[in-house]
Amino acid sequence: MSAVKGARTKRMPRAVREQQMMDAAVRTFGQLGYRAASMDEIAELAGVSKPLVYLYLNSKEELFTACIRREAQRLTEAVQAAIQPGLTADRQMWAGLEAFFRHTQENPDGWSVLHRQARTHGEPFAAEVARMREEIAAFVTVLIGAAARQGVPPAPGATGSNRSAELADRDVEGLAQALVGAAESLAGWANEAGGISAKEAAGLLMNFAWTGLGGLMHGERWSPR
Amino acid sequence: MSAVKGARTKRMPRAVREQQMMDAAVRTFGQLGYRAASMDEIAELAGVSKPLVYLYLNSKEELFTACIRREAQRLTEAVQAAIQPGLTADRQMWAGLEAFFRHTQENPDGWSVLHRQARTHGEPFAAEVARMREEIAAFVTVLIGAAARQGVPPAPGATGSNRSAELADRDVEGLAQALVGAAESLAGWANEAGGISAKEAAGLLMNFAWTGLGGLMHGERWSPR
Amino acid sequence: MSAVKGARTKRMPRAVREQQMMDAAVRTFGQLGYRAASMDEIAELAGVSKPLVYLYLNSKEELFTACIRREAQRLTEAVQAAIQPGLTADRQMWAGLEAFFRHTQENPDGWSVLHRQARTHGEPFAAEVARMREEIAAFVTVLIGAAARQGVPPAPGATGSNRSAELADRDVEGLAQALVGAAESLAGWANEAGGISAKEAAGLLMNFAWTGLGGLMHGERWSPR
Amino acid sequence: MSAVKGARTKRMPRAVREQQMMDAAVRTFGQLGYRAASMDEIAELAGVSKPLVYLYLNSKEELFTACIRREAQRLTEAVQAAIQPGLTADRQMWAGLEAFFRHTQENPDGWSVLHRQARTHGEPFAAEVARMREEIAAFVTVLIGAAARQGVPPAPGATGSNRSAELADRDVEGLAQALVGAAESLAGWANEAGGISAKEAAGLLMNFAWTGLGGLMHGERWSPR
DNA sequence: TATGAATGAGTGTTCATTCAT
DNA sequence: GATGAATGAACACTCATTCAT
Repeated sequence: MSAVKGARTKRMPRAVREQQMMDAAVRTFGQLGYRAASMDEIAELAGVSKPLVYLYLNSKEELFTACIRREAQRLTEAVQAAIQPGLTADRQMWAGLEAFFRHTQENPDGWSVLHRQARTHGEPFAAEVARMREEIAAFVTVLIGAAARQGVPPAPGATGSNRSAELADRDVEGLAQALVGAAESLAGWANEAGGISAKEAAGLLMNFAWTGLGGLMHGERWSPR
Repeated sequence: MSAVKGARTKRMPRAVREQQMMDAAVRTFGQLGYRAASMDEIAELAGVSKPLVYLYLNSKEELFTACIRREAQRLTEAVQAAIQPGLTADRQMWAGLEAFFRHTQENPDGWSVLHRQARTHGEPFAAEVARMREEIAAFVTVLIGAAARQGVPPAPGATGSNRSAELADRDVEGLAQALVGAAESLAGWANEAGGISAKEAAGLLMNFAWTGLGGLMHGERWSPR
Repeated sequence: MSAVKGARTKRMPRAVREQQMMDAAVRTFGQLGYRAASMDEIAELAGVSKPLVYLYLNSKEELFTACIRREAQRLTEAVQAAIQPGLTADRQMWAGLEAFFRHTQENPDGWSVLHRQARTHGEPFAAEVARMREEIAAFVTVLIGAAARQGVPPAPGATGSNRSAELADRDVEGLAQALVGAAESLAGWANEAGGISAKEAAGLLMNFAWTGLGGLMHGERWSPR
Repeated sequence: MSAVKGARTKRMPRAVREQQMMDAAVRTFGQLGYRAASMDEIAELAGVSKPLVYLYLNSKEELFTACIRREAQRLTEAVQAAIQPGLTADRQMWAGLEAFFRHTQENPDGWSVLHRQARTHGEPFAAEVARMREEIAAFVTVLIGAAARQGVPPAPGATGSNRSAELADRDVEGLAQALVGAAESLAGWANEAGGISAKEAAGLLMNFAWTGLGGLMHGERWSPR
């Protein structure tokens, strides 16, 4: 971020250089994709010679994996840091979404690495992201459950019973999947074309999904009769 | 699909050969990605010599673009064919979703090309997919509007007015984006890990989104406070 | 041999080009060694672009193996062609040795590939040469046996019995090994420093070894004491 | 030999460090070959940092040369130490061979460096080994001469005259070459495949060569006719 | 209509070697 | 006496693309 193009600064401790390299790598991978990104380019952007990149990070694959891991951790940390345990479920979810949209907006290349590149280039990488996704999905699942117990939007004249209706595990998984997908899609759109703020995106998604989730918890179902 | 490996059949009319090549290309691009797929591989899978591929399709980029266009058209056609004009808005949306999930399930490589590969490899290709996405989003927007007029899930004690509330264009776009994202994510999950049918996926998504959409139309809003 | 440096002749049938490449490879490997030889160099010497070398011969390793095989076959063929079945054992051996020395003299690079390079660079290659060596050693063993039956240099007052004495298999192997080693060493010396003809080398080796072999067959032994 | 892997012991006198490095180098060169051995590997095996290797031994080439020299000296010393001046020529030769086979068996990496690697990698190195070879060959030549004067295996009914026949210098050189080659070949075989002891190998070679040599000294000749 | 023959330009990776401390 | 940090130059290998037939 500081040096747009390799201003070959000399003699840095290893840890620092490694971060510089990964910054350059995330940027390059994020914008060009795994295959199109060349180690030459990354090295130059990092202001280092190529052998040094290999000395520290061993191979393109390992470098990519390291990027994925770092960005995944940063993202989950950002989301989790935003959630304050004392709040109601809906407030928690909103806070999490807002942090998610904010973080992806501020780190578009990291987000591209996670969302687009990693999932596009074979098992080993996809698995790395899948872990993060599951972590988040699990968390969302918990929120949904909590919401149900706290009494979610009652939807007064609802056809279902008032007690939290049973939702098959599979369905919950699917819902989390849908929610995360919606958020991801929205993130991409908000950052590129939409030009809306993280807060707006979070509100939009809450409006879109929260009521439906609540309804489901109370046993409402849509069915093509 | 017919010939697993290039059974060099001779002298075919151009149109047929072209389709064979694109079949091979979609399969290869879908499974390996744009950069990892090699023209050699595609030509061999198509049962043709490489120069012929170039003769008909000019370059790797054009070939990829052609694949995207073909698959995008097939997908939108499948979705639109499923929608019968006479039905209510919710039935129409359900039918569209069902067709979407079915088609992506039956054409995983084509779906991979559209969803993963095309969007991962630079503007020219992403634009091609964006067109399709907009087409669908526009269509969804119309449905939402129609739903509002037909009186969507009234949510009886709703806080909003009964008249269809104004939704900013930007918001509608965002909603469509979220819906499509949710559907895409669900499609990936359904095909790979989830193992659920197209009908189930469509139902799940309707449950998830339809109430919320309806609520929005009637002016309900979730807001953090 | 014709073109000292890549006179890029155009459009040759594959078989011809392959031989050209292998000629260049044998020369380069023979003079520089496996590791020091670069594919660029080989390609240039062959008057071809590097990708073509890979297209036809797949990898440096396979190219090297192909060279070894070709040169091994040529050498054994040369030796075997020289041996006329009707002759006595000693004449046969002499003829074989003479052919061996002649061939190695005329193909120093091929000989270097077989004798030096192949055995120096790891199992897969050494095994290839070992096959040839065993073929020749087996052949030599047969000759020794035949010699014994035909009555080899009687060594008139020999201390051993007149019947062909038993030689343990292990010993015969060892003898063949020694003979082949002597021949190889002599070949190197004759070609480089010695400047003696193939005929002379063959005579020298017969003088050196034949009597001893004969003695052994009749049970003579040297023992320290 | 003491430390299998660089147990970075600190602050050693230069001479000791140098020997450690050369031990590591001989091992690495012997097993991997000159080109395949990397300075990194050698430094690590020696338990030293790479710059130190350069400080003491200047370059890969010089390091290799130093290894060759050291191993060559050790080998010739071992051989010469085994020979007791008072003995008959044949006993001397046997003792020398035995020492040769024993030493190579006990120092396979050093032997590999001398026999395989040095001769395979260009003039500068080969010359170093050639010197050792010549030293030994010269010594063998002397032995052969001595044997002639002492009256070697008379081969009682020999066709040649009883006086030591004239052998052209060139021939003697060639014979020594053959003998050394046979010994070398036998050494490789004995160590790897044959699994025979140094004593056995020496005996085998004496049986193989000594009679022939003796015959030659008395003017016996094999000639093709 | 269709292909065997051929290549320029680039990729990831490694290695011997040197500073600065 | 000893090392962590760094690189220029090369190497094996691949790919999209074209030419001549």
